Amino acid sequence: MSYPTDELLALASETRATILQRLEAGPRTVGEIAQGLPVSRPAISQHLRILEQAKLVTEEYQGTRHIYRIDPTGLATLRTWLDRFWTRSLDAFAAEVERQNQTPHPSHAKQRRASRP
Amino acid sequence: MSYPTDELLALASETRATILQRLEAGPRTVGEIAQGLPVSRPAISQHLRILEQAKLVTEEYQGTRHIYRIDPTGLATLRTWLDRFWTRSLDAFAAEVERQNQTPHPSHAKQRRASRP
DNA sequence: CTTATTGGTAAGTTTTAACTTACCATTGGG
DNA sequence: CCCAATGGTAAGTTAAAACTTACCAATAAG
Repeated sequence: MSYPTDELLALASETRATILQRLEAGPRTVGEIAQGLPVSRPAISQHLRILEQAKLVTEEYQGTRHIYRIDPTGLATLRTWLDRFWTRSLDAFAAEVERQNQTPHPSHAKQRRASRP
Repeated sequence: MSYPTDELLALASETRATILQRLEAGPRTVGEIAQGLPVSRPAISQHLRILEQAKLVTEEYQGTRHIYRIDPTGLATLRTWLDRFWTRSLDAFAAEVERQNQTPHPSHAKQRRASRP
């Protein structure tokens, strides 16, 4: 699977996190979402576009209102990718522990750059 | 749980994705990681700092070499959060489907702004 | 038809992230 | 001690994201 750039980028924003949080309570119009947030409504529209492209929300038109709701699709993509990444990482981690056990460990410290006058 | 901003931001970068991909094959020094990548070594150092702060990699000092490896901690944080978010979203989604079934649906279209002359 | 409501888009600005060059600290080896 | 190797940090630049104001299109309601 390719790297889920769109989904990760969409989620890596406090403002969009807040938007999603509001949508967890149910479908909302743009005005309702923007209500009380510290950014302008056009900004919200732009964030919604990004969330929509990442398939994290869907848009429905009811007359002049645009209703947004959470779309599980993007989350599913992310979950699948994260699970695979998780598995591969744990494998790599375990393999390294294995390698470590076959050689005497050199005992590490972690400090540096304490330049004294 | 608080929103995993650090982890998401750290992962939402092609360059850092490449770095992690290299580390999946096992521990690497900074030089090895930077080898062949289209950005300078200092840039890699900066990316590694971000990955480290997100607990996605660990750093170990062996003399003048700095060895980096994947750290499952950040991934675990992300997994936990994503699972909860997933559950809540599915719940919200299901609740909405339920609500939808109790009222006659108004049949939606999705197109707009096709202004003709 | 006229007017109000709702919200998308354009264009420009500001803020933040990514990257570069220059430099220096630490370690290892002669 | 001297020099090479390794890589972190500072300061500045470039590129990208986030946000603003201004404007307009579509629908609803009178």
